[in-house]
Amino acid sequence: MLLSNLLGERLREKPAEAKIISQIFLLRGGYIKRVSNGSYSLLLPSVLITQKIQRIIREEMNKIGGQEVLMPVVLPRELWDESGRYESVGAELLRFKDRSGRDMLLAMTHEEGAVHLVRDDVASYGRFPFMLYQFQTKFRDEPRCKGGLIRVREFTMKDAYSFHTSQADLEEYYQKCYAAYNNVFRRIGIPETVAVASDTGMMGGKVAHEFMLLCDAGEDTVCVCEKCGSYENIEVASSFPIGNNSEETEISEEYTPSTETIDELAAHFKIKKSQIIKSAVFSVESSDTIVVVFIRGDYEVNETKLKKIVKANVFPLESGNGAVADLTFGYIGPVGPELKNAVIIYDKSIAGEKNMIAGANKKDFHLRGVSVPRDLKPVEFFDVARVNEGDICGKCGGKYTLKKGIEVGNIFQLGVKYTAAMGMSYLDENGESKIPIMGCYGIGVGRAMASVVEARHDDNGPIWPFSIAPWQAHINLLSGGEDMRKAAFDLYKELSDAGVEVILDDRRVGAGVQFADADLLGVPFRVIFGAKNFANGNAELLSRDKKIKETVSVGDIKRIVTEYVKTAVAADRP
RNA sequence: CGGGGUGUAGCGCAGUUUGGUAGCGCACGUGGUUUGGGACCAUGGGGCCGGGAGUUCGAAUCUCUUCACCCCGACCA
Repeated sequence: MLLSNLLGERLREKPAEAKIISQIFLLRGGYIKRVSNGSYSLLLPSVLITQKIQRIIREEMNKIGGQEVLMPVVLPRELWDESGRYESVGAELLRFKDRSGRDMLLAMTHEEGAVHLVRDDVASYGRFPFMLYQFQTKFRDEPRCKGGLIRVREFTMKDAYSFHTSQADLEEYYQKCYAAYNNVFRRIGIPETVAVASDTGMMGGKVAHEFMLLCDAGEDTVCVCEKCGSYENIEVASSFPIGNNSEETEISEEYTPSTETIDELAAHFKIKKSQIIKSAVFSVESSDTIVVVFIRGDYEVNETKLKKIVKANVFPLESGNGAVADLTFGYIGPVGPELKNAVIIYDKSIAGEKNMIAGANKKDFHLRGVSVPRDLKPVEFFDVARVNEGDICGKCGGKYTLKKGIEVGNIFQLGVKYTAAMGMSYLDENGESKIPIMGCYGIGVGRAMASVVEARHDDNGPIWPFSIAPWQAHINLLSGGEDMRKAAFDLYKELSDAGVEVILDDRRVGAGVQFADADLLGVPFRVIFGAKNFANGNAELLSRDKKIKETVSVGDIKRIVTEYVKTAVAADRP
């Protein structure tokens, strides 16, 4: 490739819309161009990088017995009616009509498609297990896209679906896929990616892991326990709150005007937030019921956990937000007049607490000295609290730290949710009809590329790992005589003929421009033809990470670069 | 969907308060001087100032409306 022909301008300044490292460098380096909110065109460097990422994923999927297929992006409503997801999935599923008025959708995932593809053919247990996968465009009408390729509406995803005759077989395969994913992330240059126990969300099923690259640009929060080495998405993590160990005291009512927030209340009584029992009120989707959660003042409600307990979608309610009778917002408490029409949930953070402050269910009044064991009727405690930094790990007693992470992949044990709903079955050894058990496994290709930038860059641009770099060698041809220009073009041709992927900066521009652009393109090996070195028969060899910097004879360059490349290629092949 | 902010050349921005014919830097064309970390001189091209409606002799500027984007929340495999 000649740089003078490469489409996509490299920018000196960061575009105003760019906020995070990968977005800034991908835009500045001419990798991507925004078309509309959450959709980007990819230019050649991105295409080359994602092709290499796909090649690595393909190799790892094939190694665990996957077979590649390709399903349509546009699916008919009927297929998603079979699973029930046409109704259950929200506005992120883009629905539309074709010319004859038939309901269609843009598939955001392909469980239905996968079951449809195989359900008529695989009628015998002897055909199991198997896995199919594809690289395909996904469209999700996200309410809020951000971060360049980190969160987009249209993207390429590797999605895989496995089918099994037993839970044990699924679990064994799940482990294989888990290992394959670790291989993928190691090979594309983000070996620090960790598997995080996660919620299953709209996918259904029980066991799931997200593969997270821990970095500040991430949108997910991960609870990390250094002691037992566990990683959990904060959506599912549980901790043991540290109790206040207060002495039991008399209960008394106190006039507390203008203390509707926890901060105001803590200031009024000159106490810590953990000595307060606060309430959080939620409405329940398609129901008149409201849910009141009593939780310690230093905790927030984890809505994912709450949804599982009430088995429905919940939305936070605030005063003035809908007329809720019998509730004195800001002064709701667990003791005293009973709350009507409400489901009460007690979080385990208040279990055993004594001498607590709580609302008196009366405007401008709070109770002092509330003792949970003494003053509350025997109640069941649930776990609906969001873990706080420094909490005690629910498994080993270590301390949690909270980190941000980018979800680059995920794996789910789906069970029979789709196969049962869509009527897939096979005959087992005894001739009995059985329902196959499924797993599914996804990797966002563009997000993976952006994640590598987050993890591998310096102030000047991405430092692509050799395995996915758009080119293997970058030749800088600085200003000089025509003989030097010829030597650079000769090297370009010789390296290309030797199978090295090489880009030559043939533009007659200043050295600074060439170097800045080379850094933005992030190619691992660079050969610099400059007049002074060339006068002595030399050129400079420089690696993008600056670890290699040597002056070599022009006659030796081809051999040296080819050796470096050969070594790097060998290192990439496991 | 709520709260806040911004829309002026491919990119980054000034001009808006106080209405008077569209500016700067980078990028781009041409000529010349430079040449190892985003050079310099000269000269040139490129804008219905997000869209629509209004006020006015006159609107980038004032009013109304609409759209897009950014941030914070809500939502999210």
